[in-house]
Amino acid sequence: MKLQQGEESRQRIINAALTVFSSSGFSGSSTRDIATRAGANQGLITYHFQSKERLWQAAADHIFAMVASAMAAQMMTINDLPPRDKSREMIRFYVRFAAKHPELFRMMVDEGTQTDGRMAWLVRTHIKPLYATFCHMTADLGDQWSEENFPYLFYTMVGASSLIFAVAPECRQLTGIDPMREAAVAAHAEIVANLLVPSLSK
Amino acid sequence: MKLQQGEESRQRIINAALTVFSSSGFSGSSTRDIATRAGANQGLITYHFQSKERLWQAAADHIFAMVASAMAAQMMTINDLPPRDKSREMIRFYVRFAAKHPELFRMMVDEGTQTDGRMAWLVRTHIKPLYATFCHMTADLGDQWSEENFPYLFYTMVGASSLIFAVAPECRQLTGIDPMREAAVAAHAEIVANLLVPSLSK
DNA sequence: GACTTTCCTATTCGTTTGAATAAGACACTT
DNA sequence: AAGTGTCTTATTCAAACGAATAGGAAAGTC
Repeated sequence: MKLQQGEESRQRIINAALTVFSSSGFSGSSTRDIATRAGANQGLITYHFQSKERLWQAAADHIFAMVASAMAAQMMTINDLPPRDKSREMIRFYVRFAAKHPELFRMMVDEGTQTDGRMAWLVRTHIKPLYATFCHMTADLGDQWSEENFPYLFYTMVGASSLIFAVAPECRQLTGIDPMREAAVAAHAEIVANLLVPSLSK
Repeated sequence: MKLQQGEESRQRIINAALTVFSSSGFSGSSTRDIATRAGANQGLITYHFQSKERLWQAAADHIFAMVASAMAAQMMTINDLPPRDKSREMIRFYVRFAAKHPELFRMMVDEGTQTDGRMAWLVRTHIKPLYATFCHMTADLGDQWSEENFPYLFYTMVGASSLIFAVAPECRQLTGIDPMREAAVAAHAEIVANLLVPSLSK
């Protein structure tokens, strides 16, 4: 016996919402479109989520829960590497996650541009912990990785890692290569990791 | 005597459109809002630009014309530096431009996510020349700067340079620092330039 | 000073939007 | 099998949207 029969619909709607929100932004997305893609009626969104904004929050919760759990798992496996290798592995991991879930970056950019209720909620609830982990991971790396540079380094890493996947259609049209291919993801991860954490001290 | 009296209104509308489009995306922006901010009537947009899409194109033309002319001017002044210094200067320049005009990056991300008529137009008309210049500038740098890596390096540089300014409100809320301050812009430019073009060969 | 072109405003139309509502279908307990 | 709470659909509403329209004001021409 299934305890919650509506839970499956809820999940289908959240997944559809993540896709639509991340490719059209909050205002550009319609709840009708989301419902159609989820194979559901528009009224069902009101029933499960009350409002478009709450649905958006649920979608954000979903994607940030994925990144948090994936990061935690990854940190287990690289815990005893030397700091420099650990950071490099972590950057490779982040690039791969950005490739698999470009929605994360898209939602951050879409919301980060305005001082909005949604933006404040997103920072407070999800981005702040992520940033804290980043700062904790990259301490004591030498070079430019000093504490006062963390803000710049954080956005440098996120932007360098994610942009090519977030605008994958554009990249295909511009360069002819498909950044989502496994070989491309690996190449990008290698480049970003090497640039951000050089192998030898300068 | 002024030859075109409507030209001033046109410019005011384009500037307002750039602000609104880049902070709310295409779908999230309303022509009424743009008109109000430009101190104009909504019908005036139809008169000067026929449609919302044409207005968006005019706004894109405007910002990409600015980046093209600024880049051309910058290249004059650094033409006889050695390749490595030239590239580093060019990256510093790009970071400063991204800080002054975060609209550029926002429009690229907003459109690059879908295979859209606007995206194809943007790539064909504006991004392709920009990418060509980038490839031409960064040839023969050694290290990872090989031709097959250009696609990855391009998006790495653009993302690393621009994100912090594009999501400036979020950055303030997250880190407490204002990335638009001159000192912050300089710091970010330094970091990105050093990471992307290390001073010594490894 | 009448005429013409350019610029701008006011009003309107058909669509689409998020949300509320009421009623129906389903699963489950008793 | 009747009843109860959960889930889903169908319908409706006011608001906001892009765009078209018609008409008026201003500027330039003859």
